[in-house]
Amino acid sequence: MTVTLKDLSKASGVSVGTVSRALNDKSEVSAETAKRIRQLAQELGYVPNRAGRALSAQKNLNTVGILLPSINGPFFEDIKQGIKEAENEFKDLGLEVILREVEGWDVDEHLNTINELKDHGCKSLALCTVDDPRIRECINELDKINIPVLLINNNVQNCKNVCFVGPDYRRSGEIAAALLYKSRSYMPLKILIVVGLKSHHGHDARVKGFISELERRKCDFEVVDIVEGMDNDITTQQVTMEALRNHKDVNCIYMASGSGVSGLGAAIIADSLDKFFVIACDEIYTTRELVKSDIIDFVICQEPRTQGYQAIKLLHEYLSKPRNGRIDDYIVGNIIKLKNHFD
Amino acid sequence: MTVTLKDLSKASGVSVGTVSRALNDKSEVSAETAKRIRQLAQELGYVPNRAGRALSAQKNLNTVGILLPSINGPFFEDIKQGIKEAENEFKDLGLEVILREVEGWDVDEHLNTINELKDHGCKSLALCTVDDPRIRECINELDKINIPVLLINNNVQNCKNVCFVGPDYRRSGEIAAALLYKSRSYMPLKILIVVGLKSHHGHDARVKGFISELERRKCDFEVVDIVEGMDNDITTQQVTMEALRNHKDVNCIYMASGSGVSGLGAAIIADSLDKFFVIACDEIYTTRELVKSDIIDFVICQEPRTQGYQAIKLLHEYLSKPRNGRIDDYIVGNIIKLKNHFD
DNA sequence: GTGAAAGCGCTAACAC
DNA sequence: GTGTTAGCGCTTTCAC
Repeated sequence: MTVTLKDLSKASGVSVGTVSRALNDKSEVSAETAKRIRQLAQELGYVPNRAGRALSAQKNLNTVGILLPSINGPFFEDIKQGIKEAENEFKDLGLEVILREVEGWDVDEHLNTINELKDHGCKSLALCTVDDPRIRECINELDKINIPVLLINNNVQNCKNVCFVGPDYRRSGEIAAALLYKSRSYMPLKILIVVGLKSHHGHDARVKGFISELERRKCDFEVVDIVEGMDNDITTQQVTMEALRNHKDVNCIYMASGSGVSGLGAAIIADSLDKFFVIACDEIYTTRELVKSDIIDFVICQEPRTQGYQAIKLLHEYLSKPRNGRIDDYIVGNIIKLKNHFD
Repeated sequence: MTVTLKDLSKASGVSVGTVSRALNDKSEVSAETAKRIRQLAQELGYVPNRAGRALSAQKNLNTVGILLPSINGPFFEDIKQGIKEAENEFKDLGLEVILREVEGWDVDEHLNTINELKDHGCKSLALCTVDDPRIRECINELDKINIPVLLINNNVQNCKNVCFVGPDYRRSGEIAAALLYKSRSYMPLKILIVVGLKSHHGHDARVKGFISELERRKCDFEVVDIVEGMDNDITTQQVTMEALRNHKDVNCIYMASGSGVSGLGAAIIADSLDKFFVIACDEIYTTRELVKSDIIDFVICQEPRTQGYQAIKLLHEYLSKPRNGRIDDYIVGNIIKLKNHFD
């Protein structure tokens, strides 16, 4: 049968209490017994029993705090859905979830919110935030005081987060290019690229992947323009319409941002319905409608529900087993969808 | 806080033992107290605590038996992987998994194996089996003696299974057609369809969906032939080569079966490398290699790992809560993959 | 620094 | 038919 604390206790000659303390590296255990017991646990293949642990320590909830810039961002709905599912699934195993939503990517507001979550007693954090030096520093501080930080959807380079859960943006761009290549290989491509913000890591990676893949495949293509829609519908519509006026030969549009797609749709409708081959990113309601109406040919999605669910699940597991250090990133798939996926 | 058995006990005036028995509809409780308590539980929103239950009843394992026709079927590797993951995840919550593998779809062998699993004491069953009257009857018998049966990957019509976990085959075919439409809308399509067995439900549904979608989109297409590869590489290669000899104008091949793809690849290589637009189904090693070598343009996959994982998870949950009757089917996605997904 | 014991929610065995 | 109780694996007081 499976080996329990009691077994370890018998085998080592100390009490279960001490074994438990040793394994959860409480400081109140002598260094050598602790080491001895940990070794023994290793040898006998001890695996903590979640049920026992949850039952026992349920006064001491495993609280994970979440920061999402989700206000007025429909994309985050599915992520929130996934979070809710995980919360439901693990609440009788001692999980508690605290969600803080903000609007946009202001560094100060993010820092404040993170501190709020910390002060609220969260044992771990899942953050969707900005790649900024002050944020990086903040995450490293949290690591120092043993609060594991998981980054979700948007990575922060070179910091001590416990892992990243999100998409491979560059590959998303490559796949868009491959799709284009398969679909229109017999005509020269005149491509308009629309991004949210050129400075946005993810959008930038998508564009890079997109262009490099077209080159790798030796496509006959030209990117006639790259315009910024500022992640909102109005600007996106304006810049797209202008670009289409200036470049009458565009036959293909790649939208590298999930926000502003509705504006893009409006611009296309205003210009011409059948002229463009259109690839967009991220499945939100309005995007789905544009696919259904054949305005957009393909959407490349990134499993947002899974991102929310896995972020919570991973942190819960992380705190449930006595371990530490980094764990593997969870990279979601680039899911190609077309009209028939939505009917 | 969450409401426990003790709360129900206090609120109803009977002991926790009786409450527990009432909720798990043991027969040794008077019908009226049982009803009263169940009502109360409903009102107070009682949700059983998995940790408590698992801990208590761990002498009484929740055994799920699985039948897979997986011998010599590489497709099932990922399903088995998913099963293993779920087993690992839920074993400390009282789950035990017994896997029986057979080769092929012989009804008698399947029936025997199912009986073995039953006699072995399985509390629930997950079956990948045939849509056959005797199987149907067998499942209905199991339902009568309160062994919930979940069907995985391949459905059986009109029987009392608790749910189905698998793909929407028809939609898979529609998506293949849509992909084709997007990619080659400017030339008349001369299509060769290769199936495993025309009698196979899933393959048949794929072909029907494929053709109906091409019609719906008013494609300029002709299905020049539908051939049977018998789900093996050698036959598939032979019939494909013959079909290509007989129909020199074929410019597109739809492979509606996941087995025999390697034979299809061989036939294509023998004929001509760049002439065909090829769509296949199901991601197994050899198929992946053919995509990487640009022999196959797209594969439409069906999340086998998720099927295995969810089948076990659903049955485990089903037995963990005191409920019964059907639950929702779990339909996996039709995931379009191309070369760049595998690099 | 360590042992002993209570108690988390639940089920099953044993009384009555 | 129902009440009582032991015990599942674990953490955490409280003694010492």
